[in-house]
Amino acid sequence: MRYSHKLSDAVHILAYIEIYHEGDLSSTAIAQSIESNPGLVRRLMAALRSAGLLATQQGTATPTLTRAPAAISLLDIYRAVEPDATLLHVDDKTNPQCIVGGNIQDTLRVAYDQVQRAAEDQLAAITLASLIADIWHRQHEKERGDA
Amino acid sequence: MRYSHKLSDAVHILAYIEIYHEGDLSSTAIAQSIESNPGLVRRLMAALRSAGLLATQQGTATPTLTRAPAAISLLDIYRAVEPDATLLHVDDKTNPQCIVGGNIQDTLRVAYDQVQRAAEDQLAAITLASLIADIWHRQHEKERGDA
DNA sequence: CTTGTTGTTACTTAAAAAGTAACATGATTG
DNA sequence: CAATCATGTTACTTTTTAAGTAACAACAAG
Repeated sequence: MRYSHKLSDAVHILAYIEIYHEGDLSSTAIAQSIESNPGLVRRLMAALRSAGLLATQQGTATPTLTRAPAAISLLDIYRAVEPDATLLHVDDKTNPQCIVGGNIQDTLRVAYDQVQRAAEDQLAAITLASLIADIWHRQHEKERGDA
Repeated sequence: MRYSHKLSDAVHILAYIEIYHEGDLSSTAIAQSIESNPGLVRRLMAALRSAGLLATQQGTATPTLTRAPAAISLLDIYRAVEPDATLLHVDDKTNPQCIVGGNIQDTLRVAYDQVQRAAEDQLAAITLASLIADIWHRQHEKERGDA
């Protein structure tokens, strides 16, 4: 609610579809896992579909990934669901008559682009496959701990 | 939520104080350069002061940097003005009964931390001095172009 | 045909940032 | 000292974006 959880929820959806691919993949079932509502799930799935990451069929709860999880990066998902994919934002209303106000926008844009690139490089290095593997790893550790 | 310009405005303030250190450094003058209002400027200056980056004296418009611009990084400023300095946010309301919902929070936290570190390394590599130099550079190019 | 699901859109609510205003406190100057 | 101006601080309003909610058409399957 406060900050955007769209990336987190989108990863959740994709991981859910992979892990429960034999089970109920309805937006209602996924929404229960996210503790959210089916409308939000369907909206995120629409964004993932537009980005070419997900295939769906209207009327049936049969979503499938279009690529192997190892070929889907966090950056792919991030760009799919965040319309404004920039992490830092320049104040685009500064006084052009002032030495600072007249130049700082371009100055900061270059600086922020460098930060953005560093973050995106890291996002690109993390695959959905590695996230799913980590989820399984944590799950197995829990089950071992319970025994 | 609106996008935050606090980092951009805070850099603006510090650059302004350096570049116009002989001129009018009142919050009103700075606010005109940002095309904002004195209250916002004073609030950001309070955050910069709390972070030890800025020294001010109540009643007088005489703010000064506590360190050389080369010793102040974008990361320093970012942490000073952004109370929640995290760029990506985990959805902390997921169903613990589900394999995905019960583990994805920790999984994503690790992944997001890696992205955060990459971004912060880049923020730390950019100094206020280099930003000010770039502002001057652009200003001089403009003046050359006008002649 | 009936039921259930997706796809889509409109609307409402919530949260964070920016804008605004007011005022106490401190400094400066005539 | 009094007037003026600046900062420091706080409360409140407005704006913006995401999440929550609801409704319904289109499609699939029994």
